[in-house]
Amino acid sequence: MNLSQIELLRILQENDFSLSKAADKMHIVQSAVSRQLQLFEVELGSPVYERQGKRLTGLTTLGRRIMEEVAAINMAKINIQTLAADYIDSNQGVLHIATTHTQAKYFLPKPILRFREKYPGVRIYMVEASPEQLINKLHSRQADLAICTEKVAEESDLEVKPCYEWHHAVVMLKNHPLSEGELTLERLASYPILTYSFGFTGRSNIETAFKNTGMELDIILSAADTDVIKTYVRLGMGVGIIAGMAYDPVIDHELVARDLSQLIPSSKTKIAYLKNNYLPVYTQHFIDELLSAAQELSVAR
Amino acid sequence: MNLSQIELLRILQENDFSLSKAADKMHIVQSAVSRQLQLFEVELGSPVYERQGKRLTGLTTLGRRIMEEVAAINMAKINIQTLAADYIDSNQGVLHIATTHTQAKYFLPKPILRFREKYPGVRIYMVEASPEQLINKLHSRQADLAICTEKVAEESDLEVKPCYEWHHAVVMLKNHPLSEGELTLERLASYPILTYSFGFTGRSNIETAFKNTGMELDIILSAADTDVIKTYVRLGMGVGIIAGMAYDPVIDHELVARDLSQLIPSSKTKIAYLKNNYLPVYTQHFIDELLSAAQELSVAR
DNA sequence: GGATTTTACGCATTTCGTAAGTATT
DNA sequence: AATACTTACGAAATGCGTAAAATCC
Repeated sequence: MNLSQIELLRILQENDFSLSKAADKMHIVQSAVSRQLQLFEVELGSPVYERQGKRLTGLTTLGRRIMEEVAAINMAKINIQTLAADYIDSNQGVLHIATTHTQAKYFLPKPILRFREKYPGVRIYMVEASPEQLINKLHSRQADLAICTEKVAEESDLEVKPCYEWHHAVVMLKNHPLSEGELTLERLASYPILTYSFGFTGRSNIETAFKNTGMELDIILSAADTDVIKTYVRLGMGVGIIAGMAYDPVIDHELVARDLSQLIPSSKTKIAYLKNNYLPVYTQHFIDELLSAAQELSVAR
Repeated sequence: MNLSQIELLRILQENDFSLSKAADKMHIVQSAVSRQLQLFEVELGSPVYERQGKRLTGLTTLGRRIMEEVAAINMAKINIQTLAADYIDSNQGVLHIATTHTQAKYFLPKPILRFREKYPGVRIYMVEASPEQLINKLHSRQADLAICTEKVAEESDLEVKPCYEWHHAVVMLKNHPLSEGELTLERLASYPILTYSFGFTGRSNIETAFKNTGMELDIILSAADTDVIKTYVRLGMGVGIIAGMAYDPVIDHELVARDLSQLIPSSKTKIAYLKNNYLPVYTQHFIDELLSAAQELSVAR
């Protein structure tokens, strides 16, 4: 058994069990990969992959269990490398942040600017995706940190830190009838609604708020992106339910916002990363920046 | 980086950082070991070991942190091998049990006999040691399971299962004055005591019982071994405080025992093994045998 | 028949062993 | 002086690449 065989198992996993694709990824010829897999299985004394004739079709029961250990080895291997790089120069490196549009635009700017001041040598990659994809990106190590509100439940292999709590707001044109008078779920439900797509930015909390009342929301437009929602609200299509921090009285001067904290349960944005994954000091510092920015938000309110 | 380099780090750890000893253990020449370590450190870009001249004297800060990852890799590697062996034939293998004399003699016989009936192909190694040493044996993988009462606190890398609860008893010669009348800590403390050594078989609970009273026990003999205690009690040296299950009315017909459950807090015997360590099915079965034997004990009482 | 995996064999690279050199106690 | 580690170089082992055969779809 050696580390390249372990690496091979990992790469096969990510490439439909294709030996030829794995060979490409590993920059060696396919026959070499075939040979190494045989050697590994012979050494273990039992097949790791199901086969139909010569082709690999999936993992055996044993194989599935072995993949957990492969993941552990891979994690530890990367940790050793990261640890050493961090020890040599903790000011340089790469930080992959996976997050949703709302966080990227309305929460991250301040902590990211502060972070860059302290760590100008760290290259930041920010990738936007759906909450579901964010988790995948953590697992496939395409991202170091995920910052989002939905989905990051108590997955056993994720470390989840609560970051900040926020409320939804309703936004509408200035002369809209909903801008005056008492705000109730009933009145809200009587207008066409524009809000986030399923699985995005606290949408689940909007659902729960209305599920209990028996009323149905007339959601005429769902988007992952707050700006899209605001754009169509400006066009008079209806009222928008967006994250409170996404309303800016200056930029959004055509619109008015009203807080929905009494009507819709609060949402919690979290920071998630892989358990057992060593984070370089700059990444730990970035998390601190996020938490202190979150602190400021809650004080300001 | 490769697995034999990782193995080397682990072996160095266990051999006072001596390259020559490590070479012996790995069945290669010392110069090869020297070069592999250099290659590894060059690849990382930073030294893993502190040196005085040419000699290794210890780990660097980086090295200490790396050893955690080395342990993880080693664990996963062994798990893969165990997993495969278990998958091929789950009836064969080796089981290393580390425990104290009292458990080995008075608790384990029944579960071990039952286990052997079901798994005659499993070779059992039983090693007796002090509770402190048991933990070491788990860490150094000289033992798969540790069964004992003291010490196995909440160490972060140990999985600890409560097994059974028991009480101490006082044993003495048949005509001894303490065999009649009310049993109190005061009366007990007025006689010379024979009991377990520090750190053995619930000794800590005996301490706590008397610590609160302010009285001092006159312990004239401490032994790790119940049989030693009973032997000297038979010779009339004093009264023995032993584990309740270690008194057998037939074998110990010269002695009488009186329960101390009202005077000394109960003790809990636990089963411990390394976290993240894959246990073959027969080992899992052995744990089940232990737990059901424990169950029977508590029902009998 | 095109794509994929296996097998065979020569070549390149890696790793080891021997032996000599250097440092440490 | 003895022990422990490093360096140099040739030898063995390991792993890769090419090419051809076998198998799958």
